[in-house]
Amino acid sequence: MGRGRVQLKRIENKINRQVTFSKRRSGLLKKAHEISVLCDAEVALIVFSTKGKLFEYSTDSCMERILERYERYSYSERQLQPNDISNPGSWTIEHAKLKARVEILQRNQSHFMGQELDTLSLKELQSLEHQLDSAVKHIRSRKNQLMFESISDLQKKDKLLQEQNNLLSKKVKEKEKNLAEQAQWEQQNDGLSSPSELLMQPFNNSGSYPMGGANGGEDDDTPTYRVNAVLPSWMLPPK
Amino acid sequence: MGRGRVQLKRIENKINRQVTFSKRRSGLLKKAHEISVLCDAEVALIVFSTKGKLFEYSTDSCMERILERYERYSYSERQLQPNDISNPGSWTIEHAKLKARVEILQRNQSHFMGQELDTLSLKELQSLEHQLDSAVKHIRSRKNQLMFESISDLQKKDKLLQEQNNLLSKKVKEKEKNLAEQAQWEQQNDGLSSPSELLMQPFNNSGSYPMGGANGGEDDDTPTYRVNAVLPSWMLPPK
DNA sequence: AACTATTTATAAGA
DNA sequence: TTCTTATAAATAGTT
Repeated sequence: MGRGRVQLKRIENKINRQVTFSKRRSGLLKKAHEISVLCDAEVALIVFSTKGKLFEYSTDSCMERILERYERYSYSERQLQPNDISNPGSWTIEHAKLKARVEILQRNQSHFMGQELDTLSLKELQSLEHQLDSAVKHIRSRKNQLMFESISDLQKKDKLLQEQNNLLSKKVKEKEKNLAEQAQWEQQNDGLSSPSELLMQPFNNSGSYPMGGANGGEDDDTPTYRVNAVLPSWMLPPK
Repeated sequence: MGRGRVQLKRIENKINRQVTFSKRRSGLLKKAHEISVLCDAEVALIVFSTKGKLFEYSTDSCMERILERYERYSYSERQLQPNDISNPGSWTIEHAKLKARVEILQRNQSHFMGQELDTLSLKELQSLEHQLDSAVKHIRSRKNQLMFESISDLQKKDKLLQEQNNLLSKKVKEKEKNLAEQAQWEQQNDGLSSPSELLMQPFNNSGSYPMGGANGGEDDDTPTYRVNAVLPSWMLPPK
């Protein structure tokens, strides 16, 4: 617009370029503002001149908020990236990225717990259902594995204890025999009977199964630890 | 520019606003590109529509680089200011916290997907299984709700179309009657039979259910409409 | 999505 | 820079 058509290429004349920049810059900012107001849109416009001077416009003057929204939006589009290797230059952007990620993860978590389903479509729900079904299968499989291991361990222990038991039993019988002899010996004086029958019971628990409290005394010692692995502290109701 | 001056205030008519947005958006992006090329400037433009859709332009398509440059620039400008309500020193701490949280959320997510179960105890697995079971229940319930709604909508539509159909059927019969009379009249001359039977079939499909194509001639004009009632547009395969 | 009457933006000149 | 002016572009309202 102006006297003569303009080619879309860098203006070589420095003065000219500077003037055009100044004019077009103000035009651009104006139009950015206009679309923002007229169409109720959120706009962020950043312009660096050749010499590195900054000009900016943002709806409601909150550039940071819009940039964060942008990061959130474009982040969710391009999945996770190796963000650690990138230059540590901008903390704010890194921060915004992390925040966006937390948000996404939290929403996912809600969905995995069957919450906030209102925004999901039929297809999304279907997919979620399948995912959870398959997860439950894995979990049950792992659970079974652990239980069998536990059972097997206990059976070994049981066997060991029984052997020990038998051994002790023998010893006891021996003692009893000795005592009997001694008693016979002493009967001549007093007439006391042997207490050996009481020692037979304590070790005799073969045949019973684990599940009731299979992993020893650990259960009562660390209850919170296990809960946190599934529900981290921030998910629990406030104290 | 255009027929009539425009006031700088939100366009209340929704359609109008949407159209204006579309036009001005392309204009804005074009101008952003032009100033970038003509004046050798670096431009980043982000626009969110009212409905939250993102449009963007950036010199050389490297938005992130420009945003980082912006952050660096504006950070150095406001160094003397209290950049947040909180002390500026705690940025790193905040960052670390966020990172930790992301890690936890990610682990949880893995667990919810039945992965990385090796570190979980029997009790944790049990709890996880219950949680997922209950989540699946919620999801199925919501899914059913959506499906029932969809079915109900379709049934209503079906009813409407059947009524329309009956009406058309009647009209056809009337026409047939007229033709029959005419034929009778003409039989005196020629002996031609009435072709009216051919008109009976097309509209006579009452009793069948919607899904198959019950809505008369509309089918060819708006086939996607019915599918969309069950599957929203974004669920359909890309065109 | 096209069309066109107008308004705007702006290139060139001062 | 700023103002002016001729002209190119953008676009509001309409079809």
